[in-house]
Amino acid sequence: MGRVSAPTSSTYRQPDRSEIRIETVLHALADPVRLDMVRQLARCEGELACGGFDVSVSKSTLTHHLRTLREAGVIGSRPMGTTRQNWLRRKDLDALFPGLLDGILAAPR
Amino acid sequence: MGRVSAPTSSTYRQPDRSEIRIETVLHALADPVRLDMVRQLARCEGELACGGFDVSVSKSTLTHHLRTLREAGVIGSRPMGTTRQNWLRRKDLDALFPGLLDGILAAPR
DNA sequence: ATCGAACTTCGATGATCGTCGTACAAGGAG
DNA sequence: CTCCTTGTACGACGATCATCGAAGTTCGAT
Repeated sequence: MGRVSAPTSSTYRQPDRSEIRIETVLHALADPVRLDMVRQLARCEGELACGGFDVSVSKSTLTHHLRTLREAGVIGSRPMGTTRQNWLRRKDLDALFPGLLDGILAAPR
Repeated sequence: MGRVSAPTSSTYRQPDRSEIRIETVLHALADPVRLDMVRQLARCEGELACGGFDVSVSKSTLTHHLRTLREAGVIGSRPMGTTRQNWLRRKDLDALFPGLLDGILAAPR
């Protein structure tokens, strides 16, 4: 039957640079779990699979946080086999809000 | 009865620099109304009375937003006669999270 | 074709949040 | 002292949020 199947396409929604809004980014970063995830992405300097994050929440909650970050434009992600790779959109964030990400990552603890 | 009446002292609670937490600051700045208020404070380069903000919410909501910003450590405030003066704690924020405030204020629109 | 691993989707739940109107307190002016 | 102005405290209400478990999907391997 006509299942064209863009594979769960709603999940892939990622804003392009011009659509990223500062309020949404700040809201995404204001959660302790998500901020920690962003720090882990910044530290690893590359991509991280969903299962590669060290967090203390359930898997479904992890998915929720990843979507929040992705839809805010903080991270990008692409499926890779049965896993999904995530990365920090540092270039876009630095271009839009120069200093913001570094300022946040420089925060004590 | 023993109403000592430190003048609504709970309202004056302001964290000192070492108590300011990045998650709280980000949460405070993530609201459109509050972010706009911070922009107004940054633009005026000085102090602003509560009534001096150009916002589209009721007075009690304004009070609520000012308290959120104050308790997060984003602004300081002191009573002055019947009014209350508010200012951006730029020095503290720049020291703790260098670049964050400028990055946010540089955000398009 | 079957299995397991890796994520996502779908309610549901309890907590926090933004908003308001009303009532109250404090200070200045008459 | 009596007003008027400025701002705060107190519920209350609807919306959003973080969290979870159970069920479903997708893909690679056997």
